[in-house]
Amino acid sequence: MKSKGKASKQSRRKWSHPVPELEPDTEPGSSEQEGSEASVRIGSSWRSSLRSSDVKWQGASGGGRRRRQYGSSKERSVRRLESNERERQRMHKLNNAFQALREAIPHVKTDKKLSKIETLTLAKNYIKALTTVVLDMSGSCLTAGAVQSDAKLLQCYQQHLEEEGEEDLTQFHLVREFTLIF
DNA sequence: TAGGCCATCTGGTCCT
DNA sequence: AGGACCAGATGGCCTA
Repeated sequence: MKSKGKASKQSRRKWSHPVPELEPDTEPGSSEQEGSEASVRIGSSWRSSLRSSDVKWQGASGGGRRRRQYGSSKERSVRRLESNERERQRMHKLNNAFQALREAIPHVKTDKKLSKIETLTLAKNYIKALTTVVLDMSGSCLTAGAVQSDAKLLQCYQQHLEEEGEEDLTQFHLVREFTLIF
């Protein structure tokens, strides 16, 4: 096992540390950065494309400081913490999905777990290989050169499995395909 | 030490 | 209106 695991994860910056400083002056168009509506500060970055129709702003009219309405400072802090928590949960779900994907795709087992980009790349190759296998096996019911819908493909694949009544053939082809691809 | 990978924060935008 | 989604920034950990 690699050491880059729980220990390091737990030592990461904890989200439970004090309520983040929500300095009003760091909001879009604030004085900290001379942000215009076309150049807006987000967190520590800048992003363009503000749609003024979607955002309620208050403050000086006709240019000057404008501030989004979020209620009191305490209310903003609570909202931010709630959003952070939701975002963490969302990312955790995403990571769980990545883990499930890692376990679903065959790859050379190593101590090092697949990175996200590796996982996606392997998954893409896996799908390609499976598609090839299905097309190979479906030769009897697919006309060569014809454009087949996914539904048709699946139907033929299922039909094939029912007729053959075995999965060993699939496994065999899979192994063969991956031997070729990787 | 540089670079890769990752978790988290953040605020704009989209969607219901 | 509020939650989900997205992407940039930041900083920590690990490896070569």
